[in-house]
Amino acid sequence: MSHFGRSGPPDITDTYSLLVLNITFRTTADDLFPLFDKYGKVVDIFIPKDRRTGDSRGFAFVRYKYADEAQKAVDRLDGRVVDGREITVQFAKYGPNAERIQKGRIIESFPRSRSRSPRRRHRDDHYKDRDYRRRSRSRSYDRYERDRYRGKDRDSRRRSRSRSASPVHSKGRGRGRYDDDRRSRSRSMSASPAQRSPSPQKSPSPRKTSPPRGESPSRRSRDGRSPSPRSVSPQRRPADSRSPSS
DNA sequence: GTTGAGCGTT
Repeated sequence: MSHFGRSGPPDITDTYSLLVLNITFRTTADDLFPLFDKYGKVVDIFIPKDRRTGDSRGFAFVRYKYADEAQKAVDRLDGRVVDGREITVQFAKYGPNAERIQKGRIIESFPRSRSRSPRRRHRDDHYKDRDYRRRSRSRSYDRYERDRYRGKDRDSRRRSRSRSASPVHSKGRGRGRYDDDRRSRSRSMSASPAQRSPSPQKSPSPRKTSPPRGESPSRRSRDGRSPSPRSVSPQRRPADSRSPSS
């Protein structure tokens, strides 16, 4: 059992934070503790987890008491295979409070001292937004399934090196692509201009035109706040305005 | 159930 993260940050001022990436989603602090502790004195280990599911995010933070030990751990554990996955160990770049860190050591403990941005604080959903953003990125495990059916455990080894395969598909061209795109559009414009709106009767509904008005059929007056229709437009009278006085 | 670039909690 690990008591890391149970009592929050112990003391990061005198500890060096190491960032461990590429770890499996099942790897826990207990699994990393013996590994990192062997190379130095680990003060604390923290693994960010999801607020809703509670699963590991795939990376962990290991705090060392000395920089030399941390450096050694990075050099020795960086690239090590843990739980069948190659982990990436490196010094943390940012602190828990978005502080600047150098070599894992926090150098700036108050970068916001300059002048707090009067910008809106958004609300307390800033952390939620972040989580949602991360969660949205990964959701395609089709490759895993395909590999599973294709090369049960034969090509599986090859997938280990798929860390930096080719994240960029073909966006580097840019110019050529743009030129092509532009030409394509130009031709489309003068070649087949009639295809702009070939389907005006998209909705063959005999009904009257459905204006995208914000009309919500569901009555929001559920709690009894203002069930009276008068609150809809107490001072404005569309009916009256609509009908000409003359 | 899965996933895979990244930077953290009481």
